[in-house]
Formats: sequence, C-alpha cells, structure tokens
Amino acid sequence: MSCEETFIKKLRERGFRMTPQREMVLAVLHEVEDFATAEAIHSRVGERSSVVDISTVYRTLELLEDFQMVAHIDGPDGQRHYELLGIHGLHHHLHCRICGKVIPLAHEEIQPLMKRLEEAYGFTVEPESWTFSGLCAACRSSRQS
Amino acid sequence: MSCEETFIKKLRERGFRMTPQREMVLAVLHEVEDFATAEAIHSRVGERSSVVDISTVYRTLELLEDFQMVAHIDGPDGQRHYELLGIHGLHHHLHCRICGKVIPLAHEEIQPLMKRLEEAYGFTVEPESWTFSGLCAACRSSRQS
DNA sequence: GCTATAATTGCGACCAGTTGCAGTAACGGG
DNA sequence: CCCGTTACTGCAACTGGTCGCAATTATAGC
Repeated sequence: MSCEETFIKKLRERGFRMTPQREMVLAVLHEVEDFATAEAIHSRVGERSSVVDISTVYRTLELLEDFQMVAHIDGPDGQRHYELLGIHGLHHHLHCRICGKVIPLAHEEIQPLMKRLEEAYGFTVEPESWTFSGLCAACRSSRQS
Repeated sequence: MSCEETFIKKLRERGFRMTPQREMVLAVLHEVEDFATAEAIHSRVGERSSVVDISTVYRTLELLEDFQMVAHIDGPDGQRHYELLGIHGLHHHLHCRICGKVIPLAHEEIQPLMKRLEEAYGFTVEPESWTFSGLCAACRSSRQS
C-alpha cells in the first residue's frame, strides 16, 4: 500500500477527508531528504501549485504525526524538523547538540524502559517519537572532556 | 548550603552575577507547589516588588535549568511548567495525557538506556530532565482499551 | 569609597506555531 | 448527478517564548 493510500485509509477510518492540500503536503514530504521545517514544506508546496496556508501545513503535519506517519524533532534553532517515517515505521532519534547530526534509534531499543515503566509504575508510554539530546562520539572526543 | 547560596556559587563559577531579579525568581520558585508557568512566576514576582520583565524571568529560568536546579515539562496546554529540583536533584517525569498527573522518576531508572546508548552508539546523553507522555494506571484502566 | 568594565535588564520587535471563525468543498445518500 | 452535512481551508488575530539593543548595575581593582 502506497503512503498516500495509507493516509486516505487512516483518514477515512476517523471520518476525515482527503483534500488536495493534504495530498500536496504528503507529496512534498516524499521529495525532501531527511528533515524539513514546516516553512520549507510550505514553500515547496507553493512552488507546485497555488498557495496553501501555513496553518494548513501545520494541521496536516499534526494529523500525519497522529497517524504515526511523520515524526518531528525540535532543532536547536528553535524550529521543528519533520520526517516521513516511511517503511521504517516508528523510531527515535539521538540528536547531537554540537554538530546537529541525527542518529536513528530503533523502537526496540527503548522497549526495556517502556516495560519497566509499565511494570513498576503502571504507566503506559504513548507510541510517539522521542528525541534524546546529547553528544555524538566524534563531538565528544573532540572536546576531550 | 541553601538553594540561594548554591545559585550564587554557580553563578560566580561562570563569571555571572547575582541580581535582585534572579533572587526573586528563585524565592518565588520556593513558594510555589510543584509546577508553575513562567507567567505565574512572573506575576508572583510582581506582587512582591516592582515589576520584573517576563523576558528576565525566562532568562533566569533558563539559567537555573542550565545549573540543573530547575526542570520543566511541556504541558498539553502548550505552556512550560517549571519545577525546582531541590534536594531530590535531577529526576524525570511521567506525564499522564488524560488527567495531567505527573509521576516523578528517579534518574537511576534510565541509567540502563543511557548506558546502552553510550556503548552501542557512542552517544552521550545530556544530563537533562526528560518527560515521557502516556497514560497513568488509573486513566488506562478507565478507558478499558 | 570611586571607577571602569562587562554582565544584566527592560523594552519592543520579532518568531514559530495555534486558534476562532466564516466561507468553501469533500463525499455519502438519494 | 445533485444536495446536504460537516470537515476543511484561509485568514487574521493571538500566544508563548526569544532576541537585539541601549541603558543600567554588580563587581573587581585601585
């Protein structure tokens, strides 16, 4: 099932509708490599067709995140960067504070912690993308701390 | 060592200065139970003395977070809620999306994950407060999912 | 104490993102 | 194929938070 078909199916399941605007935002997400800001997505949508409002872009991204088709990380520039989860599905991110590199982290890596929180606290963690901030190996060794 | 003395010491270490504004923000954090928004802190500071600008409140909170004396969680209302870490030191939070309850989580609970990220990815996680969003035991069972 | 220096403040402009609302349009039912 | 319902969009106003800058003030050296 293509990404767009998946989107339509998930929309229908909840009584939502497919629109040209939503279609275009999803298409642009496919063209973009790795991460893109809402602003970047907005301007690329603008290139393809008549203008779509930035608030519609945000609303669509929120919906896609809700469907676990998209994730975002908060960049140190204070902007959100969005990523299509695609065939890899839900995963997480290690984000280097110095060089900005983003290392993907399989969902299984955090299963032990989730299990522990469930058993010890009765707390069920939401299936959302997490971002851990810190230092990658290269940046860590280069500051010999 | 009192909280304020700690603050002054940490400021001096980095060539920063103690000011009446910073003193008041810290004092208000002591008066407040659990979490407070920047806006709430700002208005309580305003009650005690002449007005302190909201941007100064934000800058002071950022500084205190940097010193690991304060942590924040992002509420579902889109506002940050600040907490004095106090004698318990660095810890984390489980935040129920339904009832809003916040469950504290000792730093040791996430050591295994940090160790794993260090060993497998060479990634050093920053010593900051994390917030995990999800459902507490009560809210989970009440929606029988 | 007084002065010089550099950190800090308050202010206003600004930023990314959200929201309320009135008009528009997708889509199910006839 | 058309109509009615209701989700959706664009717009403009708004929100929480940040930033640049000129004026202020804490502190170290004399």
